[in-house]
Amino acid sequence: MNKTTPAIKQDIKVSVDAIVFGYNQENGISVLLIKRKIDPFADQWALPGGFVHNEESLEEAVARELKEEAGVSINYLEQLFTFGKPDRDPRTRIISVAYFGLVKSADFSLFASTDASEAAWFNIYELPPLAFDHQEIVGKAIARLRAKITYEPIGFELLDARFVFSDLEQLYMKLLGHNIDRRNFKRKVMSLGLVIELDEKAPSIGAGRPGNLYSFDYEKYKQLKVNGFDLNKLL
Amino acid sequence: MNKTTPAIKQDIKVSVDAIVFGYNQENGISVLLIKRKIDPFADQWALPGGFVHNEESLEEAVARELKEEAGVSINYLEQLFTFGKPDRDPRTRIISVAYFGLVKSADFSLFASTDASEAAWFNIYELPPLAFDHQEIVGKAIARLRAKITYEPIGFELLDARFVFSDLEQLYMKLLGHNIDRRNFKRKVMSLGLVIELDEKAPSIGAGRPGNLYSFDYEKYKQLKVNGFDLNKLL
DNA sequence: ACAAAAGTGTTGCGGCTACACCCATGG
DNA sequence: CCATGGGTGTAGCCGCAACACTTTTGT
Repeated sequence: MNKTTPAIKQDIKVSVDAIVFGYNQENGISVLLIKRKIDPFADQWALPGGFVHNEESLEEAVARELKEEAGVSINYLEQLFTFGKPDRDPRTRIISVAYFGLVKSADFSLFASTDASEAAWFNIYELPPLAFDHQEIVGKAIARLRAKITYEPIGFELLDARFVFSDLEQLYMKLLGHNIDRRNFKRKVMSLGLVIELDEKAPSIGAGRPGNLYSFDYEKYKQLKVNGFDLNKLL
Repeated sequence: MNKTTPAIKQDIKVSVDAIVFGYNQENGISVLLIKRKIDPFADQWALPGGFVHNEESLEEAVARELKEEAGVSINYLEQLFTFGKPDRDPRTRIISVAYFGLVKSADFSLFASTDASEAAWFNIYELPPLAFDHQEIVGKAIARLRAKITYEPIGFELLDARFVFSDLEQLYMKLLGHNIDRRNFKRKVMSLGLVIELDEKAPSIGAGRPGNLYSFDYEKYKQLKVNGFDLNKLL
């Protein structure tokens, strides 16, 4: 915002990019990418995104692009960072507002099985070369995810509405890259009061005792958020 | 970033805004504001900022505007958030990338005493009405400052190169809004190893024993940052 | 000598880590 | 009946919060 109008005409375009994470047991933590069809970087993988329309908000733009390009609908979205180096796009100056999104495991699994050929999920530890500065953007998003999961219950956004405790455990371990004690982890999570135990058992697959099903308590989460709460490090 | 060029022409401008905090004993924690000269919101207080030039990075734009509008040079700067609601500016669509900056106490005090009439510092607890959505932006910046001070040593960026321990203490108390134990606070801060005690005493003002001077160890900070370090909550 | 501010040390409680045992299911 | 994974309990250590005394200066 300025007090004077700029002397020279501004020639900058605004786009949004989405870094969407999904998770399931087989594929681990994954990012949604699309294959570019035109130059520059034709046939390379890139983040879904596109130019912001004149009348829509940034969040609307992200949601629209995700639907158009990948048919995905998101259940958690927050702004990540704005990338604005003058030469980040070889064509012209483009400033991109990057958003960080999460999809439920059910949606992710559904989509992962189809081969829409244009869009695909990649495990965060096995990413292909990316167009533009998208490598850097994804790196920042992963760092955010890793940090955020230790102080906000976003892990639940990646699971199904009803989940087995070991799923949550594994998600944390895969993301943080080290083992965590099963029992201490459960005690900590339960002590937050955000997870409720259901009166239902998971179907048993193979050996071992079937676990209970749990679900995330959104109501309680909202309450706690208002009063301001500190999650202890979940390690 | 999109695979297709947008059908309709994009008509959005990009600006940067700066939320710069300063601190000294008398005035407390303050924000730098400028008085607008033209409509809309003529004669109202607003954040320093302005349109991004075609060839400069976002950070360069912030630095330039701060120099032009207030003659201030910053010693810490990070991106805060991007505000992009379609109607946040009554004239036309403007997306603003907000930056969060800190100035040293010495620079702040120097500037606070002059009355440049255009730019002025306001205590964060006594802000005037602000133009546009700048109230919201400042709110977000204060929240960030308050949160960040508990896990990163940005408090030092607001003090002089050499400072008395009670200054740091008071800064924290003023920002967090509650008392903290002098002795525990000092022990925690010193245990981080980021503060070194100098062989110099502060001049004594009025009653009481004069304190030692301390300084922030940037070298050690960089080292720790590389290895990844967790600051305990400083309460 | 007294007030005011800075420096330093100690103790006790709570929370976290590390660990072991029991339970339910499939093969 | 054995392997595999889920559920629960406990002891000991460490860290942090709460707190008191001494030191140095001005008046």
